[in-house]
Amino acid sequence: MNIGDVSSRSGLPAKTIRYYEDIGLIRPHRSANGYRCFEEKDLHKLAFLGRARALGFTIEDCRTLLALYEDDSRASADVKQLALEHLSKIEAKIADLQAMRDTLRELVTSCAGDNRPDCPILKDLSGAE
Amino acid sequence: MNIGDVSSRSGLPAKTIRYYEDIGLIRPHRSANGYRCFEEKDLHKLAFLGRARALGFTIEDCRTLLALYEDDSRASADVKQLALEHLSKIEAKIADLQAMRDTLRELVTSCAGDNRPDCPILKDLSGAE
DNA sequence: CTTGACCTTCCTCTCACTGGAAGCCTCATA
DNA sequence: TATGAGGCTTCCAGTGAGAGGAAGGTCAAG
Repeated sequence: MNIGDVSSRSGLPAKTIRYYEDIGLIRPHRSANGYRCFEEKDLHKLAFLGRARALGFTIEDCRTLLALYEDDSRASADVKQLALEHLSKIEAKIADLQAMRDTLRELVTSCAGDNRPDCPILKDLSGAE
Repeated sequence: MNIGDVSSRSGLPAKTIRYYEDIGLIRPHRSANGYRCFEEKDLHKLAFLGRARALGFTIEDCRTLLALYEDDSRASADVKQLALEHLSKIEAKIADLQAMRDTLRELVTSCAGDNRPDCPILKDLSGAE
């Protein structure tokens, strides 16, 4: 398989696949003409990476997850711990964003949104009490 | 005021303040010795920027907000629109993160987290159906 | 005179790609 | 056989919003 094939089959852009090779996540062979030559195993890895990234795992997490995946003597506790840490980061981010959202909603609601210059949003940003 | 003073009074790191000057958000004067020399007005702007950034507005949004703030003939509708667009981006991000969180929670819950290698998290990432 | 706390500029690094340029390779068609 | 399109290669630069650090100037106190 050439890169275009794995790209469409994995859903990852070719650029991303080259990048993953660059940073050592995959190691496709090369054909005589210099083209990358992917096997099913590579495609499988790429799909794995795509799903892990879609769950928000960092590249370094993905590297660890792949290593665990390929280690038959892994302990599921290690995977779970990684996932739990990631989960708590996500939950923290959600909380941050929700706080922003709540403040913004209030501000937006209180702003008339007309032709006049008076604006509670700007007033709040400028430090009114 | 030197940069250390505005830094502690605005809560922004000196690095950030220099960066904001670099990209043209503020234009402090210079003393004879080459030090940046901030007035109350600059401090006010920095505090404004700090609050806008804390609400998640991008730097370019902040630039626009500052311009609106300083424009006495602004229409509050322009501010409101900017805030609404930002709000919907935040809401979209929250939704994305919540979807990740829900999936991760399920996976984490179903994983024994013991010494054995069997792991539903890896199984899911590897594309099991 | 020295010490330590500030301040300056400049350069590099982050993260996970994305875009683009310049140049091969391959295949189908005229 | 020439040509053109499309796919592949490498390499370089840019993204956002700063953070980290080196090398060196400045200032007040002891």
